[in-house]
Amino acid sequence: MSKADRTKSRILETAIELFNDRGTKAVTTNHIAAALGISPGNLYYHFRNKEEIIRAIFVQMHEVGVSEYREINDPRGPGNAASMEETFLMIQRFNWRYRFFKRELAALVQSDPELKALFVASHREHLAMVRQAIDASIEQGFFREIPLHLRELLTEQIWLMALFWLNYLEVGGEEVTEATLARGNEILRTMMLPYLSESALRSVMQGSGVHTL
Amino acid sequence: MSKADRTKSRILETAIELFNDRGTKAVTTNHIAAALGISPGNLYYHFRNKEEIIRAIFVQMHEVGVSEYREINDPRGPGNAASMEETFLMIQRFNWRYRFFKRELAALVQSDPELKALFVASHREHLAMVRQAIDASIEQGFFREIPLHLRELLTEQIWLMALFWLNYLEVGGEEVTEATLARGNEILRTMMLPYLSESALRSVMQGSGVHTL
DNA sequence: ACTAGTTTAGAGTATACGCTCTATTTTTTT
DNA sequence: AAAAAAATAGAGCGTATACTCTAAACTAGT
Repeated sequence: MSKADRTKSRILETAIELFNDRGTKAVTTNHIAAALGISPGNLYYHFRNKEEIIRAIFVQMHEVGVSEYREINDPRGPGNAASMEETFLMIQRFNWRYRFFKRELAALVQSDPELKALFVASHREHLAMVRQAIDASIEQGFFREIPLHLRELLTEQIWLMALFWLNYLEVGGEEVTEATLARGNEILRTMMLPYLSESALRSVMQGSGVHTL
Repeated sequence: MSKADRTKSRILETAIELFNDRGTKAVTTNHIAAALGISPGNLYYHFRNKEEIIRAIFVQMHEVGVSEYREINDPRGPGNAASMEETFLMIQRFNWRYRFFKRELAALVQSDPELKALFVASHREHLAMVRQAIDASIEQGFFREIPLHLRELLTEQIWLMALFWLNYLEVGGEEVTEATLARGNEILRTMMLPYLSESALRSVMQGSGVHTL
């Protein structure tokens, strides 16, 4: 790792913290430089402007996210309750670490077309992952058979939930804690419950506190 | 309506348009004044700053929203599929008219505690409305009996969906059209489907293109 | 050790932002 | 019609912002 790379990642790290605390609007490049103890000139040597920093943070988030997803779902493969919930919690961890990003998501992609393109691509990938997880679940007899159209709706339902749960908590005046994250997980289970197969229903029942219909 | 009130509402109207187009960050009080053809001094005579304008817009949105909700649900009462979907569409209309607000929601409430208090109160009211609609649906035999805890989860599931659907479309690179709004509606139906009573299932089946489980 | 390339410092600049202040016009009250 | 109050104009000001530029320091290859 070269010196430049080290400085670059220190800038990103500091920027993430400041953005999370105060929002991208309130944080200027000069603030980031000052918080890091480097000069504005130095910062501008590495990043042409604030937008570029934000884009770099997004790319980082996406890359790490995809690789963590693979780690969780590769060994056992997707398509069981455990890996789905683990994935959901992983996403929430990301949403927390990069919370400024989801918080300002719509505004950010509006004002930066380049970022928008990046995000839309990632968004589609995520949808594909959910879709794949559902299909695998059906194949493994964890879910029942579901008509294609309904499967599509379920995919979006689940992804929207994963994408905005933290946001929902924040704007509703709730803190992000173990408990509130668990509630999100519960809602996710509730969404999937109607689609569980007979056998899955039986095995899930005796485990966690899922409520029956 | 006094002259001041007229000017005030013209300011709000112009602000909404500009905010929707360019985002609150890019729009300054001077821009609003210029777009309206009044002086900055005049604008500041009516509103102390941009935050106050945003708060006023929110209050307007909330008040009109509540009264429209009453109009839809008062005559027949909540608790049937038609009024629920009509309410959902109404909310989406609001989300569109004030789209800058939902777009920047989390960031706005973060940087303005006063606005946050207003929003949280409204948020709770909305949740209560959904809760009430569900209870009424059960009472009228449209929904089956549902345990309290599950009812709570369903409430949040529905409200989160209504709150963020437009946002979801926007960040996903989809335009807001009749078709995409209808898709949101479909997802809403999918969420409620598992909870319909036998009789409701029968009557719903033959109507719209709802997919059976 | 020399040198070319890379990285950093920090002063500096043009611009725009949010906002104020006073003077003037318009409206309302008596 | 005169006086008081409300509404508006517009110049202007302090500050912060995003960003640049040059010179200095450091690093790496030979």
